[in-house]
Amino acid sequence: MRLLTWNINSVRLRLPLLERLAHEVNPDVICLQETKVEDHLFPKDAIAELGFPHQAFAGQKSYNGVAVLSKRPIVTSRVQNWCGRTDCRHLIVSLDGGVELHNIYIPAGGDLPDPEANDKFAHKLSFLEELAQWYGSAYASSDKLILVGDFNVAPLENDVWSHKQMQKIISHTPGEVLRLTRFQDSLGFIDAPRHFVPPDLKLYTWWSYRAADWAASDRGRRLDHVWVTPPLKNALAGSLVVREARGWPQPSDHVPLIVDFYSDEMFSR
DNA sequence: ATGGTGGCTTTGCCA
Repeated sequence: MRLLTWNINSVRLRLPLLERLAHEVNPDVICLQETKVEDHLFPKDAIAELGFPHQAFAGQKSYNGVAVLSKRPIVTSRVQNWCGRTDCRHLIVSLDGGVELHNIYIPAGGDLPDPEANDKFAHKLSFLEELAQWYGSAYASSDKLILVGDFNVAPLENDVWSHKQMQKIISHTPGEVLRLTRFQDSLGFIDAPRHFVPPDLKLYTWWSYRAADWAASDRGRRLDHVWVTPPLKNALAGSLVVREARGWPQPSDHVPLIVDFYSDEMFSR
């Protein structure tokens, strides 16, 4: 079972890239963030024609928005809200075999890493705290959960191009990393890509649009994640960052992140 | 130290 997560930064603008991705890497389930489209305008027919007839989506005009596109049936779906807002950042679907898939778009947090002066950063920190609290109380480590999405935090030293220079840059500040780690520890989630790529190697899923030459400077960050609970550890088969997608025409600033699962391990009850 | 780009629809907001 090939699972793919991608902050697509407008699903309507990048439908041709979604088609290319579907053909070139053949995922079974695609989780998108920043779809930036209200539900009545979601391109569901075009996406069904790409081979993903089973869909769940929750979007709003211009900002945010999450979607799950699947070749296999989606049993149930629901939206979760955080921080007293209804901003389309968290979609939960259940698949076969009691597996729940959570697609999350954590707030980016603005530029100034001071929650007193920057409401967007305060929102991000609260969001992370609410997630940690909720997962720890609403679920157990023995549940089969997969969490994916744009978490907007690069937790490890080699998840950024310069650990030293990124200390005061939102996405890699100690406060965010601490809260993300608490969230990860809430159910003992396993960081699936790092299960395959050791922590001394650089691993990125995002490169800024503002670089003159993103590939040459290679100042990336690992903002996109796939986590699984312990019962799914033995189902992990591999992981891949589709780096070349950053060089496609009219790219997203994020690239797709793939995790492959052994289906028999994943869906057995 | 600064400003750089992109998407959506504002002439600014968000990333």
